Amino acid sequence: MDLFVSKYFYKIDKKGRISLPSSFRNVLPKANRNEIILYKSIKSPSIEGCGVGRLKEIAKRINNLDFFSEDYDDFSTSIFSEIVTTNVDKEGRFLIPEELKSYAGIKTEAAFFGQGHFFQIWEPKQGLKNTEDSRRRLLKEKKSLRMMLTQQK
Amino acid sequence: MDLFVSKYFYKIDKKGRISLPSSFRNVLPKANRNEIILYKSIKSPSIEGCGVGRLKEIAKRINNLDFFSEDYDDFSTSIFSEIVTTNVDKEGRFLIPEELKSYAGIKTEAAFFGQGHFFQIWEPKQGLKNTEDSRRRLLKEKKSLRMMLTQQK
DNA sequence: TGGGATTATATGGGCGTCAATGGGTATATA
DNA sequence: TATATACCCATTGACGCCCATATAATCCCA
Repeated sequence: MDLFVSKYFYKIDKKGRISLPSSFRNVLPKANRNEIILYKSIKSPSIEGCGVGRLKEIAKRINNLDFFSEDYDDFSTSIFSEIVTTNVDKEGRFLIPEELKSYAGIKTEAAFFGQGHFFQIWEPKQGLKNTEDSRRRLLKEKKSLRMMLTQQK
Repeated sequence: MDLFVSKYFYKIDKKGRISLPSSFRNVLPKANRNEIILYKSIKSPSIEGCGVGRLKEIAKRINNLDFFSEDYDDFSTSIFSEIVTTNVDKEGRFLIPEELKSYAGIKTEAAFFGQGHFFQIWEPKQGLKNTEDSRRRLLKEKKSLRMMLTQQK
Protein backbone atom coordinates (compact mmCIF):
# COMPACT_ATOMS: atom_id res chain seq x y z
CA MET A 1 0.00 0.00 0.00
CA ASP A 2 1.42 3.34 -1.01
CA LEU A 3 -0.97 5.52 0.96
CA PHE A 4 -1.00 6.70 4.56
CA VAL A 5 -4.06 5.03 6.10
CA SER A 6 -5.41 4.13 9.53
CA LYS A 7 -4.60 5.68 12.88
CA TYR A 8 -2.01 4.92 15.52
CA PHE A 9 -1.42 6.09 19.09
CA TYR A 10 2.20 6.16 20.20
CA LYS A 11 4.28 7.45 23.08
CA ILE A 12 7.00 10.05 23.11
CA ASP A 13 9.94 8.79 25.16
CA LYS A 14 12.15 10.79 27.55
CA LYS A 15 14.43 11.73 24.72
CA GLY A 16 11.57 13.12 22.73
CA ARG A 17 11.52 10.32 20.20
CA ILE A 18 8.38 8.81 18.73
CA SER A 19 7.97 5.95 16.28
CA LEU A 20 6.68 6.66 12.84
CA PRO A 21 4.14 3.87 12.29
CA SER A 22 5.68 1.01 10.39
CA SER A 23 3.04 1.14 7.69
CA PHE A 24 3.80 4.84 7.20
CA ARG A 25 7.50 4.15 6.84
CA ASN A 26 6.68 1.73 4.07
CA VAL A 27 4.90 4.45 2.14
CA LEU A 28 8.09 6.47 1.93
CA PRO A 29 10.26 5.69 -1.10
CA LYS A 30 12.98 3.17 -0.19
CA ALA A 31 15.52 5.83 -1.15
CA ASN A 32 14.44 8.49 1.35
CA ARG A 33 13.05 6.38 4.16
CA ASN A 34 15.09 8.25 6.72
CA GLU A 35 13.76 11.73 6.12
CA ILE A 36 10.31 13.26 6.41
CA ILE A 37 8.99 16.80 6.39
CA LEU A 38 6.68 18.28 8.98
CA TYR A 39 4.68 21.50 9.03
CA LYS A 40 1.79 23.09 10.85
CA SER A 41 -1.57 22.30 9.37
CA ILE A 42 -3.23 25.46 8.13
CA LYS A 43 -6.67 24.18 9.00
CA SER A 44 -6.30 22.59 12.40
CA PRO A 45 -4.05 22.47 15.45
CA SER A 46 -2.20 19.50 14.11
CA ILE A 47 1.07 18.69 12.41
CA GLU A 48 1.13 17.40 8.88
CA GLY A 49 3.87 15.22 7.54
CA CYS A 50 4.94 13.35 4.45
CA GLY A 51 7.94 12.26 2.49
CA VAL A 52 10.19 14.85 0.95
CA GLY A 53 8.94 13.92 -2.50
CA ARG A 54 5.59 15.39 -1.72
CA LEU A 55 7.08 18.89 -1.51
CA LYS A 56 6.73 19.22 -5.26
CA GLU A 57 3.06 18.35 -5.09
CA ILE A 58 2.48 20.96 -2.39
CA ALA A 59 4.24 23.55 -4.50
CA LYS A 60 2.03 22.67 -7.43
CA ARG A 61 -1.13 23.06 -5.41
CA ILE A 62 -0.11 26.43 -4.11
CA ASN A 63 0.84 27.47 -7.61
CA ASN A 64 -2.66 26.69 -8.75
CA LEU A 65 -4.00 29.38 -6.49
CA ASP A 66 -4.41 32.82 -8.01
CA PHE A 67 -0.96 34.31 -7.79
CA PHE A 68 -2.23 37.82 -7.03
CA SER A 69 -4.67 36.80 -4.35
CA GLU A 70 -3.95 37.28 -0.71
CA ASP A 71 -4.41 33.57 -0.24
CA TYR A 72 -1.41 32.83 -2.38
CA ASP A 73 0.98 34.67 -0.14
CA ASP A 74 -0.67 33.43 2.96
CA PHE A 75 -0.53 29.80 2.00
CA SER A 76 2.89 30.08 0.52
CA THR A 77 4.28 31.71 3.62
CA SER A 78 2.40 29.63 6.13
CA ILE A 79 3.43 26.41 4.59
CA PHE A 80 6.85 26.72 3.06
CA SER A 81 8.45 28.79 5.75
CA GLU A 82 7.09 26.46 8.38
CA ILE A 83 8.36 23.25 6.88
CA VAL A 84 11.02 21.39 8.82
CA THR A 85 12.78 18.23 7.81
CA THR A 86 13.39 15.50 10.35
CA ASN A 87 15.48 12.37 10.29
CA VAL A 88 14.04 8.99 11.03
CA ASP A 89 16.49 6.78 12.90
CA LYS A 90 17.16 3.11 12.27
CA GLU A 91 14.41 2.04 14.63
CA GLY A 92 11.94 4.24 12.77
CA ARG A 93 11.79 7.06 15.34
CA PHE A 94 12.07 10.80 14.87
CA LEU A 95 11.91 14.02 16.86
CA ILE A 96 9.00 16.44 16.70
CA PRO A 97 10.35 19.99 17.06
CA GLU A 98 9.14 21.82 20.17
CA GLU A 99 7.38 24.51 18.20
CA LEU A 100 5.29 21.98 16.34
CA LYS A 101 4.54 20.02 19.47
CA SER A 102 3.23 23.07 21.26
CA TYR A 103 1.25 24.13 18.19
CA ALA A 104 -0.55 20.80 18.34
CA GLY A 105 -0.70 20.63 22.13
CA ILE A 106 1.29 17.41 22.17
CA LYS A 107 3.04 16.36 25.37
CA THR A 108 3.80 12.72 26.04
CA GLU A 109 1.85 10.91 23.37
CA ALA A 110 0.64 11.55 19.90
CA ALA A 111 -1.79 10.12 17.40
CA PHE A 112 -1.01 9.56 13.74
CA PHE A 113 -3.87 9.84 11.27
CA GLY A 114 -3.45 8.62 7.72
CA GLN A 115 -4.66 11.13 5.13
CA GLY A 116 -3.75 9.38 1.91
CA HIS A 117 -0.78 11.19 0.47
CA PHE A 118 0.20 12.69 3.81
CA PHE A 119 -0.54 12.18 7.50
CA GLN A 120 -1.45 14.26 10.52
CA ILE A 121 -0.11 14.13 14.05
CA TRP A 122 -2.51 15.16 16.81
CA GLU A 123 -2.72 15.34 20.54
CA PRO A 124 -4.67 12.06 20.96
CA LYS A 125 -7.86 13.41 22.51
CA GLN A 126 -8.12 16.35 20.14
CA GLY A 127 -7.42 14.08 17.22
CA LEU A 128 -10.22 11.76 18.13
CA LYS A 129 -12.60 14.64 18.65
CA ASN A 130 -11.63 15.96 15.25
CA THR A 131 -12.48 12.68 13.54
CA GLU A 132 -15.84 12.61 15.23
CA ASP A 133 -16.56 16.19 14.18
CA SER A 134 -15.54 15.50 10.59
CA ARG A 135 -17.70 12.47 10.42
CA ARG A 136 -20.63 14.30 11.93
CA ARG A 137 -20.34 17.04 9.33
CA LEU A 138 -20.19 14.52 6.53
CA LEU A 139 -23.07 12.44 7.78
CA LYS A 140 -25.25 15.48 7.44
CA GLU A 141 -24.66 15.01 3.75
CA LYS A 142 -24.96 11.26 3.87
CA LYS A 143 -25.17 10.96 0.17
CA SER A 144 -21.78 12.44 -0.55
CA LEU A 145 -19.84 10.27 1.89
CA ARG A 146 -21.60 7.19 0.66
CA MET A 147 -20.89 8.14 -2.92
CA MET A 148 -17.28 8.65 -2.14
CA LEU A 149 -17.04 5.15 -0.72
CA THR A 150 -19.22 3.13 -3.04
CA GLN A 151 -19.30 4.84 -6.39
CA GLN A 152 -18.03 2.73 -9.25
CA LYS A 153 -15.73 4.24 -11.77
CA MET B 1 -16.87 -14.53 -10.83
CA ASP B 2 -15.43 -11.17 -9.96
CA LEU B 3 -18.04 -10.14 -7.41
CA PHE B 4 -18.40 -10.84 -3.71
CA VAL B 5 -21.50 -13.02 -3.37
CA SER B 6 -23.12 -15.46 -0.93
CA LYS B 7 -22.66 -15.67 2.83
CA TYR B 8 -20.27 -17.57 5.06
CA PHE B 9 -20.00 -18.19 8.81
CA TYR B 10 -16.49 -18.66 10.14
CA LYS B 11 -14.68 -18.84 13.47
CA ILE B 12 -12.05 -16.56 14.90
CA ASP B 13 -9.20 -18.62 16.36
CA LYS B 14 -7.19 -17.96 19.55
CA LYS B 15 -4.76 -15.81 17.64
CA GLY B 16 -7.58 -13.67 16.34
CA ARG B 17 -7.36 -15.00 12.81
CA ILE B 18 -10.32 -15.66 10.57
CA SER B 19 -10.46 -17.07 7.06
CA LEU B 20 -11.49 -14.83 4.23
CA PRO B 21 -13.92 -17.00 2.25
CA SER B 22 -12.13 -18.68 -0.60
CA SER B 23 -14.54 -17.29 -3.17
CA PHE B 24 -13.85 -13.80 -1.84
CA ARG B 25 -10.14 -14.30 -2.16
CA ASN B 26 -10.64 -15.18 -5.79
CA VAL B 27 -12.33 -11.86 -6.40
CA LEU B 28 -9.18 -10.03 -5.40
CA PRO B 29 -6.71 -9.40 -8.23
CA LYS B 30 -3.96 -12.03 -8.25
CA ALA B 31 -1.46 -9.23 -7.67
CA ASN B 32 -2.91 -7.97 -4.37
CA ARG B 33 -4.42 -11.14 -2.95
CA ASN B 34 -2.60 -10.71 0.31
CA GLU B 35 -3.99 -7.37 1.38
CA ILE B 36 -7.51 -6.08 1.97
CA ILE B 37 -8.94 -2.94 3.48
CA LEU B 38 -11.54 -2.78 6.23
CA TYR B 39 -13.63 0.06 7.59
CA LYS B 40 -16.72 0.69 9.68
CA SER B 41 -19.92 0.65 7.69
CA ILE B 42 -21.58 4.05 7.64
CA LYS B 43 -25.09 2.76 8.06
CA SER B 44 -24.90 -0.39 10.13
CA PRO B 45 -22.89 -1.95 12.95
CA SER B 46 -20.86 -3.99 10.54
CA ILE B 47 -17.45 -3.94 8.91
CA GLU B 48 -17.05 -3.46 5.20
CA GLY B 49 -14.12 -4.74 3.25
CA CYS B 50 -12.70 -4.98 -0.24
CA GLY B 51 -9.46 -5.11 -2.15
CA VAL B 52 -6.92 -2.33 -1.98
CA GLY B 53 -7.62 -1.33 -5.57
CA ARG B 54 -10.81 0.26 -4.44
CA LEU B 55 -8.93 2.43 -1.97
CA LYS B 56 -6.85 3.87 -4.75
CA GLU B 57 -9.98 4.89 -6.61
CA ILE B 58 -11.26 6.59 -3.48
CA ALA B 59 -7.94 8.36 -3.08
CA LYS B 60 -8.20 9.66 -6.61
CA ARG B 61 -11.68 11.02 -5.99
CA ILE B 62 -10.61 12.81 -2.83
CA ASN B 63 -7.59 14.18 -4.60
CA ASN B 64 -9.90 15.90 -7.03
CA LEU B 65 -11.51 17.93 -4.28
CA ASP B 66 -10.28 21.41 -3.55
CA PHE B 67 -7.24 20.81 -1.42
CA PHE B 68 -7.78 23.91 0.70
CA SER B 69 -11.46 23.32 1.40
CA GLU B 70 -12.90 22.01 4.63
CA ASP B 71 -14.64 19.20 2.77
CA TYR B 72 -11.27 17.89 1.72
CA ASP B 73 -10.22 17.41 5.32
CA ASP B 74 -13.53 15.93 6.33
CA PHE B 75 -13.44 13.31 3.63
CA SER B 76 -9.78 12.65 4.01
CA THR B 77 -10.06 12.20 7.75
CA SER B 78 -13.24 10.17 7.74
CA ILE B 79 -11.99 7.86 5.08
CA PHE B 80 -8.23 7.46 5.23
CA SER B 81 -7.87 7.52 8.97
CA GLU B 82 -10.78 5.13 9.44
CA ILE B 83 -9.60 2.61 6.90
CA VAL B 84 -7.24 -0.11 7.99
CA THR B 85 -5.28 -2.46 5.80
CA THR B 86 -4.87 -6.06 6.80
CA ASN B 87 -2.66 -8.79 5.45
CA VAL B 88 -4.09 -12.07 4.33
CA ASP B 89 -1.72 -14.94 5.12
CA LYS B 90 -0.97 -17.90 2.86
CA GLU B 91 -3.86 -19.87 4.30
CA GLY B 92 -6.21 -17.01 3.50
CA ARG B 93 -6.63 -15.70 7.05
CA PHE B 94 -6.43 -12.16 8.37
CA LEU B 95 -6.83 -10.20 11.61
CA ILE B 96 -9.77 -7.96 12.38
CA PRO B 97 -8.58 -5.00 14.50
CA GLU B 98 -10.13 -4.81 17.97
CA GLU B 99 -11.79 -1.49 17.31
CA LEU B 100 -13.65 -2.87 14.31
CA LYS B 101 -14.60 -6.05 16.11
CA SER B 102 -16.15 -4.14 18.96
CA TYR B 103 -17.89 -1.77 16.55
CA ALA B 104 -19.59 -4.79 14.99
CA GLY B 105 -20.04 -6.70 18.25
CA ILE B 106 -17.95 -9.57 16.96
CA LYS B 107 -16.39 -11.98 19.45
CA THR B 108 -15.55 -15.52 18.42
CA GLU B 109 -17.25 -15.88 15.07
CA ALA B 110 -18.23 -13.71 12.18
CA ALA B 111 -20.40 -13.82 9.10
CA PHE B 112 -19.34 -12.65 5.67
CA PHE B 113 -21.98 -11.24 3.33
CA GLY B 114 -21.17 -10.62 -0.30
CA GLN B 115 -22.30 -7.21 -1.50
CA GLY B 116 -21.03 -7.22 -5.05
CA HIS B 117 -18.07 -4.89 -5.19
CA PHE B 118 -17.43 -5.17 -1.46
CA PHE B 119 -18.43 -7.41 1.44
CA GLN B 120 -19.68 -6.99 4.97
CA ILE B 121 -18.61 -8.73 8.15
CA TRP B 122 -21.25 -9.08 10.84
CA GLU B 123 -21.76 -10.64 14.22
CA PRO B 124 -23.60 -13.75 12.91
CA LYS B 125 -26.96 -13.25 14.64
CA GLN B 126 -27.13 -9.55 13.85
CA GLY B 127 -26.11 -10.23 10.28
CA LEU B 128 -28.89 -12.73 9.78
CA LYS B 129 -31.41 -10.42 11.35
CA ASN B 130 -30.25 -7.68 9.05
CA THR B 131 -30.81 -9.78 5.94
CA GLU B 132 -34.30 -10.68 7.13
CA ASP B 133 -35.07 -7.05 7.79
CA SER B 134 -33.80 -5.99 4.38
CA ARG B 135 -35.82 -8.63 2.68
CA ARG B 136 -38.91 -7.71 4.63
CA ARG B 137 -38.50 -4.10 3.62
CA LEU B 138 -38.10 -5.09 0.01
CA LEU B 139 -41.14 -7.37 0.02
CA LYS B 140 -43.28 -4.52 1.22
CA GLU B 141 -42.72 -3.12 -2.20
CA LYS B 142 -43.07 -6.43 -3.93
CA LYS B 143 -43.92 -4.81 -7.14
CA SER B 144 -40.68 -2.98 -7.47
CA LEU B 145 -38.70 -6.06 -6.46
CA ARG B 146 -40.45 -8.15 -9.09
CA MET B 147 -39.70 -5.52 -11.65
CA MET B 148 -36.10 -5.46 -10.63
CA LEU B 149 -35.77 -9.21 -10.94
CA THR B 150 -37.69 -9.83 -14.14
CA GLN B 151 -36.94 -6.78 -16.17
CA GLN B 152 -34.67 -7.42 -19.13
CA LYS B 153 -32.09 -4.90 -20.09
C1' DT C 1 -21.15 -44.01 -13.69
C1' DG C 2 -19.22 -45.24 -9.29
C1' DG C 3 -15.74 -45.10 -6.05
C1' DG C 4 -11.14 -44.24 -4.83
C1' DA C 5 -7.58 -40.75 -5.03
C1' DT C 6 -6.16 -36.10 -5.19
C1' DT C 7 -6.84 -31.33 -4.12
C1' DA C 8 -8.75 -27.40 -1.65
C1' DT C 9 -10.49 -25.30 2.39
C1' DA C 10 -11.14 -24.15 7.18
C1' DT C 11 -8.76 -24.47 11.35
C1' DG C 12 -4.88 -25.35 14.90
C1' DG C 13 -0.30 -24.49 16.64
C1' DG C 14 5.17 -23.70 16.78
C1' DC C 15 8.57 -20.49 16.06
C1' DG C 16 11.31 -16.80 14.21
C1' DT C 17 11.05 -11.96 12.99
C1' DC C 18 9.64 -7.37 13.42
C1' DA C 19 7.64 -3.43 15.65
C1' DA C 20 7.29 -0.31 19.57
C1' DT C 21 9.77 1.16 23.38
C1' DG C 22 13.71 1.87 26.74
C1' DG C 23 18.33 3.15 27.67
C1' DG C 24 23.71 3.68 27.30
C1' DT C 25 27.30 5.85 24.90
C1' DA C 26 29.59 8.46 21.29
C1' DT C 27 29.54 12.44 18.43
C1' DA C 28 28.36 16.98 17.31
C1' DT C 29 27.14 21.68 18.06
C1' DA C 30 26.89 25.92 20.43
C1' DT D 1 31.73 21.89 28.57
C1' DA D 2 26.86 21.27 28.39
C1' DT D 3 23.02 20.03 25.65
C1' DA D 4 21.14 17.71 21.94
C1' DT D 5 20.92 14.00 18.69
C1' DA D 6 22.69 9.96 16.17
C1' DC D 7 24.03 5.12 16.73
C1' DC D 8 24.01 0.81 19.07
C1' DC D 9 22.00 -2.80 21.86
C1' DA D 10 18.11 -4.85 24.62
C1' DT D 11 13.27 -6.31 25.80
C1' DT D 12 8.55 -7.68 25.08
C1' DG D 13 4.64 -8.78 22.69
C1' DA D 14 2.45 -9.12 18.33
C1' DC D 15 2.41 -10.87 13.89
C1' DG D 16 3.97 -13.50 9.64
C1' DC D 17 5.55 -17.75 7.93
C1' DC D 18 5.60 -22.52 8.04
C1' DC D 19 3.82 -27.07 8.85
C1' DA D 20 -0.11 -30.11 10.20
C1' DT D 21 -4.92 -32.12 10.06
C1' DA D 22 -9.65 -33.03 9.08
C1' DT D 23 -13.43 -32.44 6.27
C1' DA D 24 -15.36 -31.26 1.90
C1' DA D 25 -15.05 -30.82 -2.94
C1' DT D 26 -13.17 -32.29 -7.28
C1' DC D 27 -11.02 -35.24 -10.39
C1' DC D 28 -9.94 -39.41 -12.72
C1' DC D 29 -10.04 -43.83 -14.34
C1' DA D 30 -11.73 -48.38 -14.62
